[in-house]
Amino acid sequence: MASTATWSALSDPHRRYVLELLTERPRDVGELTTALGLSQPGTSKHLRTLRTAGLVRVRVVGQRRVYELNAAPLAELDDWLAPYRRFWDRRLDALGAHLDATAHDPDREE
Amino acid sequence: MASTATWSALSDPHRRYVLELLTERPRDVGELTTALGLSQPGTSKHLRTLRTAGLVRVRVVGQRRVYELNAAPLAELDDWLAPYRRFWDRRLDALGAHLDATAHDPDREE
DNA sequence: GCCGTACATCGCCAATCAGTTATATTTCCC
DNA sequence: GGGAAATATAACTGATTGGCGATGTACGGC
Repeated sequence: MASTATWSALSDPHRRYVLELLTERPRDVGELTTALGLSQPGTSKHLRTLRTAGLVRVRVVGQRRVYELNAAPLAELDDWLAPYRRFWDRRLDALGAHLDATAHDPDREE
Repeated sequence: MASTATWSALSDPHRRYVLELLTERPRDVGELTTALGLSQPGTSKHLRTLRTAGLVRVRVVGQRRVYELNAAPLAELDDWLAPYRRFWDRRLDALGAHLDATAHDPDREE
């Protein structure tokens, strides 16, 4: 479900940090640039990637561009995770079973 | 929470496909190679990446290596998503509110 | 109208990456 | 023990990526 654009956008720590910052409030490019500690063009490049992936939206306010979070693509990522959830649930189940059965199932190994 | 290794491992479609295949059952390298349509070394390289990220585990069975899913790192990714869930929940709320309020709140725009 | 500010885009470079073929290593089978 | 099968690693290559400084563009204030 989740597009490759979403995945590769999220593969970079700086871009994940931008999203994290945008959960608090929308911010303009200047703010994000100082927060990231990158050059302004570097920041703009990351923002372009995030924009293309649909993870952020821009509002033009005078000469500033205010970026805000658009979490919708993350919902697809959440969907993608669905088939895997049973595995860590099962792991918890297995742990419980293991604790119950330790004494009389000596062949079991982890 | 989720490490960069996890994110970058998942950024590749072939590797995500491997994980998908391993939800059904463990598979050896030969199976995965034909499924991916890559060369055997290419497949091995992806498997190495997944191994390093802790997303798969290997069992040595004779001359074959049977790979199985280890979903634990995906749980961290699930945790990472947590702070964002309220945004698409809120979006649903906003939609509901919009439907309720359409007639008497004409300034609203999406 | 002009200048400064805010941002995007461009052109460049070094590093990483995904793919390949060739080779080494281990195990199974005869 | 010798050969074939399964897999990993090595060495290479072209494409992509993340960073930068330089430049272009649009808006606000004077």
